[in-house]
Amino acid sequence: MPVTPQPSPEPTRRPRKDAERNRQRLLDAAGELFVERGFAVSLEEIAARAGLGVGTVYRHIDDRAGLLSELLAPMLEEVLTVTRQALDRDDPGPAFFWLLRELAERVALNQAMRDVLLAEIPPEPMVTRLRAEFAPLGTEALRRAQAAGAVRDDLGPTDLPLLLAAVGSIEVRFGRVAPGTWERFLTLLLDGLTPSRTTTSKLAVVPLTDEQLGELSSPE
Amino acid sequence: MPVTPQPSPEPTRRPRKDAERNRQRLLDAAGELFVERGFAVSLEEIAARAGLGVGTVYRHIDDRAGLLSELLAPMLEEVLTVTRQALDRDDPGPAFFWLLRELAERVALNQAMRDVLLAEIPPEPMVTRLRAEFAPLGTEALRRAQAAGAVRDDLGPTDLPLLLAAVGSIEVRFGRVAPGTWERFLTLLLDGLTPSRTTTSKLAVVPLTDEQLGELSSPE
DNA sequence: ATAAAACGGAATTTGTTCTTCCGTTTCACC
DNA sequence: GGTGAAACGGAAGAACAAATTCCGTTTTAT
Repeated sequence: MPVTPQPSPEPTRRPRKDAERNRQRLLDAAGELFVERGFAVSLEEIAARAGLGVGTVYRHIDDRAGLLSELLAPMLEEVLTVTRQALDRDDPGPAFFWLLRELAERVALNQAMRDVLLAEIPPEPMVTRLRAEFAPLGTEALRRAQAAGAVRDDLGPTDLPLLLAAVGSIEVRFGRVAPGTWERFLTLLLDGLTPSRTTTSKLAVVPLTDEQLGELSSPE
Repeated sequence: MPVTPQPSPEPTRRPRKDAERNRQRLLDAAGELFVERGFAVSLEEIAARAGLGVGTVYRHIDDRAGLLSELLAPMLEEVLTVTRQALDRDDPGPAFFWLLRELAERVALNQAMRDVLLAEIPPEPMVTRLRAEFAPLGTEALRRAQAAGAVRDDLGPTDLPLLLAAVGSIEVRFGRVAPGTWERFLTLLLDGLTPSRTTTSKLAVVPLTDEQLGELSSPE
């Protein structure tokens, strides 16, 4: 009997070089577009950005949903990572505000993240898992900050998605015209509108100009 | 020459009774649906709510856009009215916060208003007019509140739409599950998250429960 | 009772995106 | 540099959704 060089139990041949390269381009393009424009981008647009035809896209994925869940996992994992980092710190007050900023920034700069937060997305097990894992961590971070007297006592753990959703929505509306506005808004939110706060934060971002406000009317 | 009973220059006959009634039903239904669900509701749904066929709807309006602009005017007028009321008061600080609440409430409870604020709407001259007329009034209300020391000095007039958009977005996301959450959020926004504020406001609305948060995953 | 006006809703049009299909091109190996 | 399998491109088809039109039927006013 002739010896087969590799009697590998799985007859999985390694993919052709071009196929591998194109698969990577596809994932890169989809990732970029999801961040920029959210999960609603069409496969045609993704294919175009990747420099491929739509047919080729379907050679690499099962369907739209497959692509989505493939890219979702790493994005959501990051949320848990920063949250754990906040819990590792031993200055609960500042750690909590740092966490809020980290999360707010991700939500503000990533349309896909907003889609998840705002549920503009078909139900995904990955998302459910994130919620389940995040909840106790976020709750604990808040609890410690309150114990340290850094955060008002009547803030609840379920307010966190509220705050993040608000910050995210600001960037949806105003980001195109004045990127970074989310940060101004976040500061207002943390500080409140009334003067002579005990916190030190100055508004780091300037208000929109009237011209910018006017630009908001036009569609594209 | 025979005398015509009414030689009215415009040969406009008065409409039939049923036509007049149906026109009113149509406008009512459209108004309700716009408030509940925004301008994106289909004409079919409007017709159904009015108890009419779609064909009949087209007998009363030119097209979708015509219906929209017909209903837009009174809604926007109201914004100017409350703003002027705020300016009529002689307690600039409270007046400003009162105005914010009035506007926030309208935005929070009216999806059509949010569509206008968030520009989810084809460009309408009516909207442009509103912006132009509101801007100086809002600016003045803010300026006086700042002069009275009630509002931080670095808040700008263009922050007002920002705050309203944020409040509105909260109700979009959380309103179905926990109506009224917008008010809790508004208080946070006015107050800030840190404790021992000089303002008196307590959070009047309870936080979402975990169950409510869970419900947000499901589509309908 | 009759004719004009109005009505209902099926059918048509328009627009968009997902997905499949198949003729053409590229790659890996000889 | 030839050959077959694998991969590719993009046109065509399927699915969906909402806007608008059309025309046979019903209602109103006289």
